[in-house]
Amino acid sequence: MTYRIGELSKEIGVSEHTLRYYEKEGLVVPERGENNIRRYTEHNKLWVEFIIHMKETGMSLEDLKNYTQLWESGEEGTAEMIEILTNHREKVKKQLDTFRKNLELLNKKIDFYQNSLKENKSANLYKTFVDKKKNDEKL
Amino acid sequence: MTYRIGELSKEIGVSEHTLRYYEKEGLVVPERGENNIRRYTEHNKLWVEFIIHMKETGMSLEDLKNYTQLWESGEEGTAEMIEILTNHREKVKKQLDTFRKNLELLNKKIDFYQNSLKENKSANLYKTFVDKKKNDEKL
DNA sequence: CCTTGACTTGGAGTAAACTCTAAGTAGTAA
DNA sequence: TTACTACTTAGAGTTTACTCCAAGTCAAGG
Repeated sequence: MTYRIGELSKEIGVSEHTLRYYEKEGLVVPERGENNIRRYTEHNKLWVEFIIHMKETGMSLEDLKNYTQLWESGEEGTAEMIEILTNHREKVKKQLDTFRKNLELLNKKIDFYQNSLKENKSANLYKTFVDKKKNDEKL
Repeated sequence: MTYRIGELSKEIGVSEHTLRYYEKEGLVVPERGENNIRRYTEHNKLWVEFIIHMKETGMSLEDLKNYTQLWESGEEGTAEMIEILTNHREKVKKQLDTFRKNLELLNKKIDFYQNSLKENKSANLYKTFVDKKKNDEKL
C-alpha cells in the first residue's frame, strides 16, 4: 500500500511543502507512479517519522541527510551511523538535563510571582517596582 | 560594579554582536557611561542569563521581548507574566517527555546497529541490505 | 606621536528550515 | 462539459536569530 503526498501529509502531520522539500534534500525520495505522482511506501512513511523524531530533539537536516545516505549505502555505513546516533544521544542527554533545570527555574519564578500577586491582593500593599526587582533577581 | 560589553560577553559566553542585537530588540538595554560606552549592571547580567535559560528551552525572542516589557511595566504586568511563564512551563514539560521518548528510541537504534555489526564480524555473515531494512523498520 | 585595541553606529549578509507562488496537467463527480 | 481537487515544477520569499562589515571615535602604552 502506498500513499500520495496529500495522504501522507495528513497521516503524519507534515505539510506537502515540507515533504517535497525533504525529497529535494534527498531525505525521503518516493517512487513515482502513473502521471509522475509520488508514491510513498510504508518504509518512506517510517523514515519520515524517524526524521521527525530526530528533529524533535534538535538533529539538523544536514546530519539527517548524512545519516540517510549512510543507511542507503548498506553495510559499510553502519559504523558511521552508530557514531552519528551516539553523538546525538549525548546531546539529547545534555538537553534533558538543561530542560530539567529550567523547569525548576520556571517553577520558582511562577511561585514567586503568584505569591507577589496574592500578597498584594490580601494585604493591599503596594509592592514597589524596586522590591519586585530585588526579589526577582534572587531566582 | 558594571561591565563593558566585552567583559560581559566573556563572562556569560554571549557574543558582543548578540548583546547589541538584544539591545536593539529591547531585551537588555544597558545604561551608557563616558563616551557613550555601554555599562551593563548586575541586573542586566542576570537578565541576559535569564534570557539564555529561557531560550535553551525554546522560548522565542518575541515572547522574551514581551515578557521584558511586562516586567518593566511594574505591577500591572504580573498576571500576564505568569501566563507567559506557565504557558512556557507546559511546553517545557511536553518537550521533556518528547526528549525522554526519543532517548529511548536512540538507545534502541544504537543497540540494534551495534548488534548487527557484532553479528557480522563474529559469524562473518553478510547481512543484506533488505534484512537490515526490515529490522530497522521495527524500531 | 603612533599604534593597538576596545568601543561606537547603521545597515547588510547569512543559515536553516521551511513556505509559498505561478503556471500548468490530470482524473473524477455532477 | 464543466467544475473541482490533487497533483506537478522551478524558483522566489519568509522567519528567526544572529553575524558581520565599514567607517569612525577614543584612551592607554611604548
